[in-house]
Amino acid sequence: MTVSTPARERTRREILRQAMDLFQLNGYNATSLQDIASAAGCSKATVLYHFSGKPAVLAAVLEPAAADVARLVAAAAAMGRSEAQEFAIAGFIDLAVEYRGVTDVIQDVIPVIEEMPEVAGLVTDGMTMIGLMAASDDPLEHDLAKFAVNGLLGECRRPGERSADELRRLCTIALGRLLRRA
Amino acid sequence: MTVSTPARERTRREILRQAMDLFQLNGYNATSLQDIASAAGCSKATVLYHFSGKPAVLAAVLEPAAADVARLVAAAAAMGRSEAQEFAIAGFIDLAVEYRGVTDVIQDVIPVIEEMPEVAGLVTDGMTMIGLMAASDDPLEHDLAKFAVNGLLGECRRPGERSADELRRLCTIALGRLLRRA
DNA sequence: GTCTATACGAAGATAGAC
DNA sequence: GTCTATCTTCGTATAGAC
Repeated sequence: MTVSTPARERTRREILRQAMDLFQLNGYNATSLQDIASAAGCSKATVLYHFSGKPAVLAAVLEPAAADVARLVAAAAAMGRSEAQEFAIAGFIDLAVEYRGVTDVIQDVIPVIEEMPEVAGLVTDGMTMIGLMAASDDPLEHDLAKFAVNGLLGECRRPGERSADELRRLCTIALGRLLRRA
Repeated sequence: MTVSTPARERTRREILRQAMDLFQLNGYNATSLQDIASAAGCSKATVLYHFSGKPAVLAAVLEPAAADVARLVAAAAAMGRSEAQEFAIAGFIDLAVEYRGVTDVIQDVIPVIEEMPEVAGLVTDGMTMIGLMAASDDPLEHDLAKFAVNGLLGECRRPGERSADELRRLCTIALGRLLRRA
């Protein structure tokens, strides 16, 4: 930032920064509030002052990505079928790559994501994206879109090992092969 | 079994049966030894009499699948490149579908799989399979094979929602689109 | 706003009786 | 072999001082 940051916001940001890194490195389940507090240079109690609990920390970490996905879904809703498909595929790849750290984190949470009302919106939007990316209403094409999304999520694991451009190129080719045969 | 089962083996089997179901339903991380013991109708101490710890329970759950994957890798090692590719793809789909409950469980463990020496063999064999399934030595094709495996793993989530035949058909089509373009 | 101290529960694991 | 009882550690969360 160009102007000086209030101390309270600085702590909050630092907690989110470190939580993000730890979630990515060790997974959400394996990261404790103590881990986050230590990394952020504050106490557990401070973390719980800024966030109501561990799920709230996760929701805050996911929030920027969730907001962008929601925007993408809203934009695609105004388009016709085939225009929306192209738009959804390109946009989904862009977001998954841009937020590939977040994409990595999400996968550790999938088994318990139903019990997390904090991220329900992101889940719903993800399902909508799959429907948009499918080449037709054929259930097979819908399943292939799901397959593509799962593959894409998997490629975002350990994001440090591959450049954003390499990742984008790979995903573009893979989704092209899987989804453009309607 | 046709002959009567010794009581000690019956308990052990029941623990594994229930552990498998719980791992599938709620994930490995979210399943406690107490959950397993209660479901199996015994105490935590009994679970720990039969298995040295929770990772050992997981390893025993994965063992039959791991053994079959190892056999598949060994068989493919004796083949030429393109024959091995076809064989690996078909065999991998068969095993992933046959053991789709196990496939589901594995995904919850991936973030911490490096710290589990008990399942190291399965991980290594999985990597080998990816190499075999790639259409060429081009790194892109290798990455596409990884993409395919990730997609396939994802499709094995919530195995109850789809028949084995549907799953096999879907995976065959998806891997065909992704991998046969060398 | 941030801390220390603490409550409370659940987890994995062990000891020893039966 | 299986149990009850217990230990230890760690998790989330709260209370109250500064």
